[in-house]
Amino acid sequence: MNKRDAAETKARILSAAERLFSEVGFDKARVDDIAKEAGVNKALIYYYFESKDEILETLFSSLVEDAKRMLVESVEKTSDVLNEDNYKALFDVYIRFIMEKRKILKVAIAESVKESSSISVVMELGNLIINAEIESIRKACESKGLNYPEDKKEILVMEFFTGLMPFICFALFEDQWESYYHMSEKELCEYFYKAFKKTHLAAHLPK
Amino acid sequence: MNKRDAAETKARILSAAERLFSEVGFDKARVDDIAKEAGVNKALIYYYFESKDEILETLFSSLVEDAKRMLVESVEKTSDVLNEDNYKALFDVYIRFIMEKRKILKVAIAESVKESSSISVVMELGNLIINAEIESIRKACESKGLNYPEDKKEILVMEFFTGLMPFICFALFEDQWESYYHMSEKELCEYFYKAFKKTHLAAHLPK
Amino acid sequence: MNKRDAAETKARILSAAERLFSEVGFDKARVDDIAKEAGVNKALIYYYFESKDEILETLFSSLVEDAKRMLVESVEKTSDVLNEDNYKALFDVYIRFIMEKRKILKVAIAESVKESSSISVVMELGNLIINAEIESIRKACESKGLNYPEDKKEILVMEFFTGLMPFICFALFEDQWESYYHMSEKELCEYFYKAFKKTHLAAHLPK
Amino acid sequence: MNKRDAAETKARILSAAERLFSEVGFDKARVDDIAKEAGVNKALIYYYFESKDEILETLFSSLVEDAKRMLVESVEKTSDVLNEDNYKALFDVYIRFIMEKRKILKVAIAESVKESSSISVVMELGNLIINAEIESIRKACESKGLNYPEDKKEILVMEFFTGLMPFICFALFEDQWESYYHMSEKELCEYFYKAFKKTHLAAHLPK
DNA sequence: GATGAATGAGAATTCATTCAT
DNA sequence: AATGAATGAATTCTCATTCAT
Repeated sequence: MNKRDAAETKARILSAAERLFSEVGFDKARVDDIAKEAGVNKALIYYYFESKDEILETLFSSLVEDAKRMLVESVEKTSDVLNEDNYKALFDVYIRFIMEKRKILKVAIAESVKESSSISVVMELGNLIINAEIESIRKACESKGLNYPEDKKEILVMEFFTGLMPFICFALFEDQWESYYHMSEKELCEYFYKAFKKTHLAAHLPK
Repeated sequence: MNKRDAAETKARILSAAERLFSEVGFDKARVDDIAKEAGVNKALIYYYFESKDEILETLFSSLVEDAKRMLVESVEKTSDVLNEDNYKALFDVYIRFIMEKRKILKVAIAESVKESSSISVVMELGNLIINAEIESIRKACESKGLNYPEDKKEILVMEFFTGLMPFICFALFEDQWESYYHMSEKELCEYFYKAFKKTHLAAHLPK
Repeated sequence: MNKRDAAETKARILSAAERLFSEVGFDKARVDDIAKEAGVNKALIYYYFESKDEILETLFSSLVEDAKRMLVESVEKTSDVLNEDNYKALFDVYIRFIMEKRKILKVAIAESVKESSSISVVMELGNLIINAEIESIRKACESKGLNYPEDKKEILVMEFFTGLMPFICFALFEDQWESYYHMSEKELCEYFYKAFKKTHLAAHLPK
Repeated sequence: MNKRDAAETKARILSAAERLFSEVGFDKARVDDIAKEAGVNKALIYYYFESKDEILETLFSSLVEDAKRMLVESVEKTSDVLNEDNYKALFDVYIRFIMEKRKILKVAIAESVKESSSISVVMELGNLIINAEIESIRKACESKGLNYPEDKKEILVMEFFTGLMPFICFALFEDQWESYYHMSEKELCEYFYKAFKKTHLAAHLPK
């Protein structure tokens, strides 16, 4: 087999692992089942990865890398985030990213919440995103001649807990909401945008 | 030993379990370690509980019961939530509750996020809290002669994702924030209130 | 079950392990088989021992402890080792000890020979025995007015390689000798005593 | 690649295997590591050898062949072994051989000691060597008009346990002695010769 | 000859749970 | 109520060996 196949096999393993981890949790997911789902021999998993932990680390690394890429791209595209149309476009980019990554995000949250995990992925990822966000807003303010808010910590807290977290929680619970409140993804997403605009976005926009 | 001791033993087991579950996660927590932490014989745990799962269920039930009690009490005490001073008092009650329950909340989130968990505690708890909240606001609106918003679903979504979730995430990540951004709990909490007021609360208050 | 049974169970495990280790070697011996041989559940082995390694360490410790006990007793009993009758008695004690311990000695040799084993049991045991032996001889010399040999290192080397090692090798290969050269244990043992007397003992006895 | 390289590759594999077997024992040595140490692909090992066992058998065969060659040569060179100078020369030949082969000898001992090994290499090798030795002595006796000892078994036992075994044990434990008793190889070797002369050799020499 | 990928059959260790007292 | 001992079913990881190229 050539490198092409090897990479594909590795990807299949990662994808199966991601699915299982998000379904039953990292600890309950069995390597045996990952192998079955990926259609490979169990030992082959250990040929590509040191341990079950390393699979998770690889998935987390990809998540962070993809987030970085997404942020760079979205910063390039967006000019003035404080304009509502632009913000909606950005919102869509974020929602798409977060929904695409929902599986691994669930695992990331579940693992990050454990007190034993030193530097959690969620903190790393969060830091990345809120700083990019803050930067965008700062630029938008400057270009408009508005003076950008003062206290760095205040804005960090606001971005993280009332900006990022609702997003992430949307990805986390969207499917349960669908069945619990009988709403479609589209409907939910629209309501979520409304809510987000009224709360977080409103706090940013000049009154 | 008498019933007093029995109840206390059971409580010790629950408390040890809660601690361990939140530290390493439900699946990684070993019954052996719970016994050690609680200072009881492992078999005794099975005298009081059917299984490890039942311990978790008991903890989750307590959480829900305590939330109900807290909600009833806070509803009784608070008259007009749309007044900022009153809201601050309510905010404090919520923060206190959520911080007191942070350990089991971490476990609840981690478990609820798994796609295999049918009706997650978080949805149950969330439903409870946002409905109480909505009720409070409705009453406040009525007493002020303001007409209460229209769409039930819209308000549910807003309360859940931009009201409750930031709170819960605060409980989840407060400790990691402390060490990551070098802030004290008090400082963080103050910033969080500011952010919450500017976003979620602002959306409720009449302009 | 009471402590009596627990100790007996542990002993059964150790005995089964000793048998298997000596038969197929430590590495090839399976914990499954130890359990089967001992008539206990495999998990019970891990209730009493941390790991397969710990079983071996326990066996080695017992070997060393038993050797110490044997040496103390034999020193007490024997007065003048340089008298042939006394020496024969001592020889018998040694032979009996070494034959009784042949199983674990085989394992000890096999493990000690590995370059990865830091301080091998064989060196530890050897040091113990040759020092006891040297002490006996020194005392016998003194009581006879003979002056005891000079160079400590010289005597250490002689005791270890031409005294102890033939003994240990006797325990190691006695059974293979029986079938290879068609000799009974008794016959072999007699020849061995003759050989030992002519070589090692002769070197000690005054000409 | 040509035959020269093939032979060299095979030799590299054998040498790496010998090193690893002696370091961690045959069972713990992994084919993967042999490949790494030899700088070849793992599958290539199976091109040259049927199995891991066959590698060991090849090493053991070489040991026996080399022993035979060494014995033939030393018999040719040595005339009268009962003369001390000649004996010292022979001793040096043996010591050199045994030290050169120490790695594989360690493996041989470890494997031979297992009760499951039918005809152990050590017995085979031992038989070879002690018979050559006995033959030398017999010739020396005859040439001197001394009558050679009667009982074949007696002399076999003596040669094996008090002649060969100390030698082999010297190869086995020399390095551990160096570090345990802080002696150099040269020093140890000299003491060993003294001890050997006083015990085994003395038994052969006419009084 | 040589290699990266793949596999089957283990093997040690774990762990929730139960039993006997 | 309480405990030490015991168990069955996993579960992660290993490793000699083979395959396809």
